[in-house]
Amino acid sequence: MSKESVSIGLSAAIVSVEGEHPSVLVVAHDAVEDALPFGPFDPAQQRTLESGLRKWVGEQTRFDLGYTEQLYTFGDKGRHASAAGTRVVSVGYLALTRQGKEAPETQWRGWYHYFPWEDWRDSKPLMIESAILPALKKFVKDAPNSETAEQRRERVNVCFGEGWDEERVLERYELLYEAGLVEEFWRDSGKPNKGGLGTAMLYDHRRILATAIARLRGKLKYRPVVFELMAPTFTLLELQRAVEALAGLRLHKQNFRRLVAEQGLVEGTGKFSAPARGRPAELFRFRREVLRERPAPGVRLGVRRSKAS
Amino acid sequence: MSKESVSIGLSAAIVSVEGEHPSVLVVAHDAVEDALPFGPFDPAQQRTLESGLRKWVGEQTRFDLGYTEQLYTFGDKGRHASAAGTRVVSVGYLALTRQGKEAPETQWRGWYHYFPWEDWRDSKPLMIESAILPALKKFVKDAPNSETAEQRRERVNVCFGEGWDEERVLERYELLYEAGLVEEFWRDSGKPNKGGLGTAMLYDHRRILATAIARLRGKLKYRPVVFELMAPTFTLLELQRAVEALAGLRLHKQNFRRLVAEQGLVEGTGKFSAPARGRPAELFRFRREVLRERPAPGVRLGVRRSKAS
DNA sequence: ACAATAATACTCATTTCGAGTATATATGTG
DNA sequence: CACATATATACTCGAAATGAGTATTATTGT
Repeated sequence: MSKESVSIGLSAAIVSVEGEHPSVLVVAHDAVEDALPFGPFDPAQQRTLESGLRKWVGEQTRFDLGYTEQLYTFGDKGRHASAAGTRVVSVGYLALTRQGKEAPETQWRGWYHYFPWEDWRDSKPLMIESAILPALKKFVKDAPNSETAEQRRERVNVCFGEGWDEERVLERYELLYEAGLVEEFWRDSGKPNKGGLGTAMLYDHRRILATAIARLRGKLKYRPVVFELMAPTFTLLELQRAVEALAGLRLHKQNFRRLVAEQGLVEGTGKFSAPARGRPAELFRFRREVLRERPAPGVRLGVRRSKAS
Repeated sequence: MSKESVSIGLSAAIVSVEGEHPSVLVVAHDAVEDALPFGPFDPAQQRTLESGLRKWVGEQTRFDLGYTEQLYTFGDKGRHASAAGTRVVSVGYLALTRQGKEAPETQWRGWYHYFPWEDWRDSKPLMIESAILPALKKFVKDAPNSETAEQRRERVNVCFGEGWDEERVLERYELLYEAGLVEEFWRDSGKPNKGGLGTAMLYDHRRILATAIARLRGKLKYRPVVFELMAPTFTLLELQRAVEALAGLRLHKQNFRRLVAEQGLVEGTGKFSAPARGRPAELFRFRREVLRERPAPGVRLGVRRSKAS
């Protein structure tokens, strides 16, 4: 049928949180750009895609992946390898772990290096008003016709306008890409140009990472995934800081505890932390049982629980 | 590296709702089993996976896909083709449309043919108590050791126990598969055996459909996707019936309207339906604008909206 | 003793949700 | 035409969830 052949690339966004810093594991495949651990899928050796991923993520990073989740399969021409001949379709994964025991050629890097506009914990990032919005305004203005201009205006508004939706990480990255505000855009179109927003990554790895962050921010709200990133015991503030780090938002302390407590997500250990200052906080542990308990967390569609209508 | 080569298969679960019946478009690739429209990805011709899908779903079914969404990429050995030589990795898509203009070799079939245990609109399907649970009890009992028995017990409980979570469609199908209660399991293991639960499909197509239903049922709750399936104007009851058909649950009528109205999802047209009996209902249309308005629908994590903590 | 800091408890108004009742507008029947 | 039946739509009400605080308690450092 075609001369071009396909190969499948597996990439993993391996995420951890240390204190207030969400990080992703990057490897030095290439001296120039940061890369996610990745490699080809070998159908002869591997029964499933995930086992393929685990196997050589293990080799490359010495990591034993715990929680993993498939994110998305990207196959756009020109956004992966510029290597001629075979087309790479890349399947991205999200993995959650705790730090420790990684290989020497790997490195944890804060994910907001790649997405500085996504961290709203202290305040709305200044670059949005100073750099992003003016450039996007230009992008709208440069539209070839008024219809695309209108579409662009809408996208800009959804992504960076009133009402920050912390989950739209991928949408925002894609908009910045198309508007030529990230380095990858210029690299992919063959006109390298340093100095886009945030730190660039190899191939489409920043896109995969954006997908990972978006998915994780969404999932946080309805599945107890944060605990994969926590130590066996932790204080409620540590838990809150981890969630805040991931969501890129500040939470209301008292209400956060209420929520966590009411949902039965944690149980006290009776032990206490020894903080530098202030009252010691109780150490909690995750109640693994909840995974079996709560059926549907938020149903939001007026479901009826009785008989007649 | 390996002798086996990979090819990428694209499959689409094309969904529509007619009245109270959610359906999926099946084609007669094979006289024996129902199949989703599918075919190989041609990297030489196609720039993106989705354009590949659109192109020849168009050829095969004469359909112009509207809303589409990538679901998942399956690569398990033995669950796609038994054809030797090349390994097929299949990328599944969900597409939403309205009926009309499909090709002659295709057919709309109610999706509950494939998943009869998923329709709880009238009552809890009897087969759960009469057939599924007894068989799963046996599956638990037949576990090789007490640890897997415990894991199986938990899975059975999450999938079919107290508290029906209508989104766990895939989890339930996979459990039934592993327990040998669906025909595909026996076919894939080389011991064909008619008479599993529900209607079987070609390859892993029932798994893809399960993923599609699960995704759609989830998305329903936080994105206005139902409207892709509705006529340009509709009554609120028609809308409710469509949602119920997809979710496999009954909703509370008055609260459903309140929700829809409050969220500004629809606007009245001033026209009215002419029903056989009863008071005529106003015809509504979807307010496309909401796509740009509401930022994050359900945040559920105690987000702070003021200044200090 | 007391300032500073953090943990934890408790309050309160508002909104959302589930479940109903009440009323309005059709049709068909005697 | 009165009225049974069917549906649409409006409104009520209590319970729970949510957002935003204030109050109190337990520490350390001075």
